[in-house]
Amino acid sequence: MEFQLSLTSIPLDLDYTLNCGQVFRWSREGGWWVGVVDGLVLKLKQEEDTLKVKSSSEDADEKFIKKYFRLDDPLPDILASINKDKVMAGAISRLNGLRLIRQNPWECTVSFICATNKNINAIQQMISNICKHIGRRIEFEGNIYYSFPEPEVVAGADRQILENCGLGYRAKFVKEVAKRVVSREVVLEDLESTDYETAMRTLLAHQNGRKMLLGVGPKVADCILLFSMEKLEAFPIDVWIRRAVLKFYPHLFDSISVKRMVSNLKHRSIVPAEYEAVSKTMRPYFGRYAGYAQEYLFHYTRVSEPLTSTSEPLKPL
DNA sequence: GCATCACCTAGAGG
DNA sequence: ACCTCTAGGTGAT
Repeated sequence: MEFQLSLTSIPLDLDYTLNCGQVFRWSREGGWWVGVVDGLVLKLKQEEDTLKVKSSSEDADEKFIKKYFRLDDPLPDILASINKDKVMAGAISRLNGLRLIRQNPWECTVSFICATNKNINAIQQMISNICKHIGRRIEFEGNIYYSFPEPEVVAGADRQILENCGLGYRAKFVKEVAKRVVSREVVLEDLESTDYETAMRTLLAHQNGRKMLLGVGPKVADCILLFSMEKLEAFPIDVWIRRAVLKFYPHLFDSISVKRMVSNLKHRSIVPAEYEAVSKTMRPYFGRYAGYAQEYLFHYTRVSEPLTSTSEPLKPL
């Protein structure tokens, strides 16, 4: 399968979209972006207002691409709606064309469980290892790629195999969650049709005094909801967003909250009460597309920081 | 509720 | 060559 997609009336910046830390399965190979999505290999290249698409499967048609890259989202309207202040205006003008991606719920869930306490390079490596070890082999244009393994395969895999993929203590979480999905105690796809609050409660739910989804806290849950459950109002709060909020948006909070946030900075991660407070303030502030605001703010603060050893190379201006 | 602390591991910097 | 620290947080106490 090979075709071109005209982007003259559809703003998209492929580099920002694939490099902003929302997906972990894409890499550059000789001028092309290469990734595996839903068990098929995609090769993409953007040239001005054209998106060149090559794929290992006939299933990767125009409709598939449009769905994956959320080209149905009215990006100009969305950006206008989140453009509430100077900071966001800067992020928008710097990163215009960055789009959220519509991810597979299962893969998304595992990806962000793995993402705790890891930098983006390490996360990509872990996911790649999982696919290489227990994914399905796919040949395309003379190269070998691997699909992301189904829940059944992960649930049946030895813990040791997952640990060997570099997951460390996350191996247990991933395997436990896989079992819950296989047993259908949790049906991830169902969350798509519920509202944000309900879906969030479901992801964080307990049963018989035990957590349903080990490794899924509020931040991971927000990522799952935003990237794979159509909850564009979700606003994942990680260390970067937390720093950005404290730096650029302290005026949205009362002085006591700000004081507490500053004193909480000594902790490496955000405490639950603070997560809730920031979420409850920032989501209404940006509105129904707060998730887009989060992604622009996240990537903007990262490209603005001087490059550190642990950060991945970012597209220059 | 709310505060601490440990947690696998790879990679960078001292 | 070693040691220390940190990375898109969460679980257990």
